[in-house]
Amino acid sequence: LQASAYILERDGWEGFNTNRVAERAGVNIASLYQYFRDKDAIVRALLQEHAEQTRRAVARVLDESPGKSMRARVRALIDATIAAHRVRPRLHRVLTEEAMRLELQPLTTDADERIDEAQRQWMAQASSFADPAFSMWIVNAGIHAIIHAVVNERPHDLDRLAPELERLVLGYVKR
Amino acid sequence: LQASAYILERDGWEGFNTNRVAERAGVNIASLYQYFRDKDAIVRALLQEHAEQTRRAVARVLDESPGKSMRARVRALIDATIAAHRVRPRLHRVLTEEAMRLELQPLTTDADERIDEAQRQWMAQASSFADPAFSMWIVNAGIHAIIHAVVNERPHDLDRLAPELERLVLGYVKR
Amino acid sequence: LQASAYILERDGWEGFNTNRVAERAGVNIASLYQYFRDKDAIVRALLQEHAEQTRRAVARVLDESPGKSMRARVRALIDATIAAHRVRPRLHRVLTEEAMRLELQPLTTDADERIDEAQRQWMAQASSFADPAFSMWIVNAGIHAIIHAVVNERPHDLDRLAPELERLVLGYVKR
Amino acid sequence: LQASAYILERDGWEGFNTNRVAERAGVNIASLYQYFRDKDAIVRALLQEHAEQTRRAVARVLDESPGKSMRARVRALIDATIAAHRVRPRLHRVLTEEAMRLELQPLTTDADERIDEAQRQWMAQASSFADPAFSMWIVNAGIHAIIHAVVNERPHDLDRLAPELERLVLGYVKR
DNA sequence: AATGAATGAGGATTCATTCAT
DNA sequence: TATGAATGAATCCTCATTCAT
Repeated sequence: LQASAYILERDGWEGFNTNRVAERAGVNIASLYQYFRDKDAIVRALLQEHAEQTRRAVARVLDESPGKSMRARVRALIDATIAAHRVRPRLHRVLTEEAMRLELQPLTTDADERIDEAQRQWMAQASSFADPAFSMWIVNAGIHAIIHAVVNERPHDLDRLAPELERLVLGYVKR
Repeated sequence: LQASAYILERDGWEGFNTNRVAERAGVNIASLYQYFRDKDAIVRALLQEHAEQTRRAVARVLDESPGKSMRARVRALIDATIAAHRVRPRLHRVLTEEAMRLELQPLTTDADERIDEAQRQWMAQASSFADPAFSMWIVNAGIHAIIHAVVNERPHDLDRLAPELERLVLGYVKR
Repeated sequence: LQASAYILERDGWEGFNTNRVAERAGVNIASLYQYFRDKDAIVRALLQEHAEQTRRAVARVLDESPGKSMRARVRALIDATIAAHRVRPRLHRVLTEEAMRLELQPLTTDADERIDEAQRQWMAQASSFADPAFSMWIVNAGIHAIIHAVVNERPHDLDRLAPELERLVLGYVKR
Repeated sequence: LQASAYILERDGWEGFNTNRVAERAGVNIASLYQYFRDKDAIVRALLQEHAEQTRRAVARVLDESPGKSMRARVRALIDATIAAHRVRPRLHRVLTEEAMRLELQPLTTDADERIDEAQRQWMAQASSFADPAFSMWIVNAGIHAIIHAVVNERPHDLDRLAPELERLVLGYVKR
């Protein structure tokens, strides 16, 4: 998986092939196929790992801010998400794209549920939405998507993105 | 180009290869290479065409609403964009991804400039932004990205997306 | 033919293709095929032209030196040949190689005959050879081949080649 | 490599393609590419092998004739070279041409050095040359080139070539 | 559990040549 | 005499995957 992440980051999806991964990992290609049914299985594993990390990061933010204002919690969430996209941006992007291609259902887990619940509470409490769950999804998707877009197309603007996202989210939530 | 769009839509980027395109177009593969230097040239042409269409659609909306309220104009823009993504959603998505891969500069043209100008005016007039151009970019990118996400992951929710996007944009623009 | 020579010189045999020639000549590929049966026909024409030029150059030298010493005549011939290889060395080489491939018989003509005759006289007069014609062929082939080798592998040594060739030829002819 | 040599000899460079080689070798084309990076790598390997053989043959002659007269040594060298060109003349020629195309440096090795040294001694001892190394190069290149020319254009004369080459070389070396 | 070696099935691109007009 | 447009047939190379050991 380390080798896979490395190759995926360095060469993108185009340059990602099983032989390269095996070579980088220092194992025989056949060994690789003993642990992963096929190429996509590798990506799925990577995706799972990645989702897990993101989930943990978000949960941490949520846990740390039970008493704070909504504004502070939103900001903390945004900062955490941006921070997560600073580490290996290309890997991040490629994985996101492939997640789409693999039509992976969102891999919902217990942790996810807790996060969802917390967020749903925000939404419900903050303002009247036709469908809080949908609105929440939009907020999450929007934050992620905008961060991705900035990372890919205007990386140098990543530093001043947080306040804008905060304004976007708060403006949406407030009546 | 028609054949290319067809293949790209039906089979995605993975299944998009020059032989298939030529076969679908009913011409010899070599003929295809007489009009397009290489595989990417086809995608670039498609992208240009697509960008042109989008541009025209947006310009039309802008031209039609000079006297209207900002709210109406925002809504018209959102509706137009969603409508544009209804026609061939998969093609749309694949092209967007490949645009990223090809690192295509935004293909700015005169038409683009006019749109940008109009939007910049909105932003400047509507509220105080640190950098109106950046905020505008965020709004555009956000709208597009959220629409894409909905198309891909919750297509059935596309019908109720417009009001939410409107609320998101207006909330951001309003102080 | 000019275009052909140009391409052959610039791109070598590998890069020499009929489409390129036609493009360089500014005519349609089909027109090219109206004057040359096929690709090889172009090379054959070029080869003929080239042989003709060489022949003329050698004949000129021979004509100019009827009264001179053999040594002077040998030297003049060598100088002329080296000079001929200075003009378009790469074209020269490629043509020679292809002549071999096309298994072209030496294109003997009247002019050739006269040259041969003159050279045969030298040989016969200069020394006793088992087969003067063969020896003459060896001398010619040797001069050409060595010049080619120098042009290709040690071009900067071309300037000091003449005396060595002279010594080689005279040493061979003298008993 | 055997298959490659076979194809190269039978079909010349024009007819030499990786599929044919793989087919002849009885392996899958992909296997071939596991051992050779690309087409040229095959030729390079062949060339190296060939150079090695030639080197060994020449070294053997040199080793065997330490006490003999220069004339005998020259003759032995010539005979060895001609013999080397009798075995697979076409392969020989094609390889030589491609060596030129690949702009391969002369693949100098220790063995080479020893041969060079021996020859340089001959030259230096035999006669006064402006540049013994250059003269030696000329002699070698000339012998090879003339043999090639005879092989290609007058193969039946190969049998009576040795005495003429001997005369050529000795005449050149002797003052 | 590991690996050396192999391979089927593509897939992008090129080029000599033709033909209707 | 010229040309626009087409094309059959290669040709180099890649990659996911398998299998005997």
